[in-house]
Amino acid sequence: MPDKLLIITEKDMAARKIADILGDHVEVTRHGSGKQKVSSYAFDWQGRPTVAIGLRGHVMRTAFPDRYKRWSLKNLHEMIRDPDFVWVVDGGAQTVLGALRAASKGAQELIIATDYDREGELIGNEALAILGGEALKRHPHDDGAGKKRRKGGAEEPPPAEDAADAGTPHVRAMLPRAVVDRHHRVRYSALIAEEVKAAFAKPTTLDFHLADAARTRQDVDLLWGAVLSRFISLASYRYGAAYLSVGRVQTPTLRLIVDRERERRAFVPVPYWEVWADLEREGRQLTAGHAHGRFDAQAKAERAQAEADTPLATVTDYQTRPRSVKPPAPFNTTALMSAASSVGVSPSRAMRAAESLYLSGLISYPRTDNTVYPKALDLNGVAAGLTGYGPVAGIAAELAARPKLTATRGNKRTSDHPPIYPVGVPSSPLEGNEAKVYELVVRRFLATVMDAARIESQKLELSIGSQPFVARGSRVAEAGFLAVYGKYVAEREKPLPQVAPGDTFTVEAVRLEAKQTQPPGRLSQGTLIEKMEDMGLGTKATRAEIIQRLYDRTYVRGNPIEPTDLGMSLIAAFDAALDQAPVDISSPAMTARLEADMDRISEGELGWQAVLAESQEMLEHAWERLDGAIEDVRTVILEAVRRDQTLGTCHTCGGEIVAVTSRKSGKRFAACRGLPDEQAAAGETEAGGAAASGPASPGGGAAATQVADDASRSADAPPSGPAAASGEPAADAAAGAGEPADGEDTAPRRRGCGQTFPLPPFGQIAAAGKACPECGWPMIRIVGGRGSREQCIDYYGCPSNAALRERREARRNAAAEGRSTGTARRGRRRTKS
DNA sequence: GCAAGGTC
Repeated sequence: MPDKLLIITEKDMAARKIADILGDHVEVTRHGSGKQKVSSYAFDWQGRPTVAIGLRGHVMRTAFPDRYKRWSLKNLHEMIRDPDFVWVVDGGAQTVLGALRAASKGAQELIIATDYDREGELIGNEALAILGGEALKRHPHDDGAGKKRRKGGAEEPPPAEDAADAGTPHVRAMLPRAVVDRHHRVRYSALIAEEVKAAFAKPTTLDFHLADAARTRQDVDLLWGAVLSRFISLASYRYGAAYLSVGRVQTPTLRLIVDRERERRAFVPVPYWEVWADLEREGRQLTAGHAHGRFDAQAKAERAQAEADTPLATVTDYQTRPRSVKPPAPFNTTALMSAASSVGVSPSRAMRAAESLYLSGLISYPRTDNTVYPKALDLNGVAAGLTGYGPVAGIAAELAARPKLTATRGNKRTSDHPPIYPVGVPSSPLEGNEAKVYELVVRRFLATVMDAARIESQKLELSIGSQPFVARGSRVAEAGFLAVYGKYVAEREKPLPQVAPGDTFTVEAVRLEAKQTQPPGRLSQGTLIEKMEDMGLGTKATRAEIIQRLYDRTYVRGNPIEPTDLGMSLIAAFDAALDQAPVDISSPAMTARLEADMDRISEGELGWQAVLAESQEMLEHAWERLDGAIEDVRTVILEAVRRDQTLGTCHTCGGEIVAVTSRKSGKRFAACRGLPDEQAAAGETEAGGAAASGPASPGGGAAATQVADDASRSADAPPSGPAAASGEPAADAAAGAGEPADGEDTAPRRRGCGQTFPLPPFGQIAAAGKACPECGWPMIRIVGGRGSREQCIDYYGCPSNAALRERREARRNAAAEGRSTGTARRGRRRTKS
């Protein structure tokens, strides 16, 4: 019997493809059960029995010991100086490890075939540690299940994978030491036959320096993230789910949004004037602008207007200029997220939809940096496959029949995966975001193999009195790729009338428009994700999640993205405390510096210990400054939270109306919490000023802010209804749950007059900054993904909300009726996805 | 209840 060979990959798809490429007949075995199934692929390769199995990304992680489990300001310094990190098996990987143990049985040779990048090298190293029995199951300084036993009485059952030896600190070895030691490592840059065969023909060994670099990146990120997240949270009384987070990627990303907001606030508008002429010829309207463009003085514009005094405008020149618009480059992850954002699908939702389409076999792997199709990709074949997709069937057939298609190329060429393209056609219609993302991928692919569009730019010059005017237009001469992709690009056809010099238009009016320069716009999610890529913040697989995290923390809201006062204050706190500091985690330079250090570790120039030590030192300095300024940090953040929560003034008692989320039901309402002066009078303490977390993607549910408050204990609690507050005791709403750690400071508690209102269940709630013209109660702004709307806070009482109430009622009745016939369930699903 | 990185 020849030696059995085990091949480990980073994901199932890679194991499956390698088996297909190297083997003739592949036998699939399913391990585990339910949703967590893992497959292994058995085949013969060069006469040897071989099994390929995919992990699911990382299977080990960096862990703190239990003594740092409790959040406390008091042990942060110790955490920095002695993080006591240990590399342990990831508790979530039990199914994968069980499958690995089964698949590796009897193997005498091992090939690591994880992705060809830094994380892939680390994942390969994790596999070696586990197979060889070196991997720790838990931190050696922790006493295992001891704590659980004390608390609950019963010991936690050991993880299924290692039931046989729950007592030992290490995972039981799966392969003999010698097999692990003489492992091979193959590096393929694409999952295509020639690449894979070439890689397996000349294997090397794992690059442990590179794996060390990746592990150090994890350590540094966790250390900075944990210490600063805890510091900021504890300093501002944010306990439990209401914690505030800080990280090497998320905080500089927040800074991008905050910087833009600061520019907007600092912007000084400059007035200017424009002169426009409304013209008519043969029943067609045309608007032409003064050829001078913007006038910086009103008097000059008025003079131009006055001198445009003839009843007819005479055409003096008519020019056309051909222009070519090139089709777009193939989609990589960032470009797809950005395009999806412009059709109303947030990056994180687009990513989820793309993942699901990939798993259904409809699109290629969705996490890629590449914007150049590999040579081996059969473009005509992909087009031919799309003839089964109705909306583009005709064009796809026409393209597939062309001799040999060529595609556009983007400027990011990597070897990880091909750009994202369609690989299948849905058998039944897709819904929601999946439908949108699939259509986008299909149309984008077709666009990349189509011809450029030819646009005719038109310019019409006219004179009115002594004044020159200009009108511009455009006409699509040849649609090219716009035939399939036109709906996603700004290119609009607006042709001018066909005229010649000497022709005339009737002048209906010559208008003066006073305008002023506008501040730079807010960033859209699409623009932000592109900026992150340009700046090296995050990766293709994480950027969408990181943007979502900023919404979840209520640092930002809406799209275009608007920072909340909390988000502004967090950056302000770092600015104040870390001004001139050698390292600031809120700066994008942090990533560049870490990358440079990782390169030096992988080159063998620097040990990981030195990099971690230096990082600890920098963090210690940062923490000292922050800790020295803790009162200021607290004040800045708490004041910002108060501004974010405050919706207006209570009509009954003059106190502040604030947004509250019930901790028990998650429902939101507004409550009076009295005047700030009453803080001292109340004389009680509790954890306060916390914000709820939740899916805050625009368009989806966003969390209002949560406060500690007694207000809704009042009998005046609003009736419950579709949008009503729960009417539950406000004790539920006591922010942040949980006990403050170690008797540390807690925020003062306040009472109000008992007035409450229900709040809408979706969208972030902000003050509109004005009183309702009908009833005088504050107006609120509900910010969602498709913009914001304003309404009176008094949902049940104010006549201005009557129409809204009727619509809700009608919808609710329709839904109730539909439920009995079964039609509403489909409708609900659609709105949810 | 900490991050960011894999992947599902």
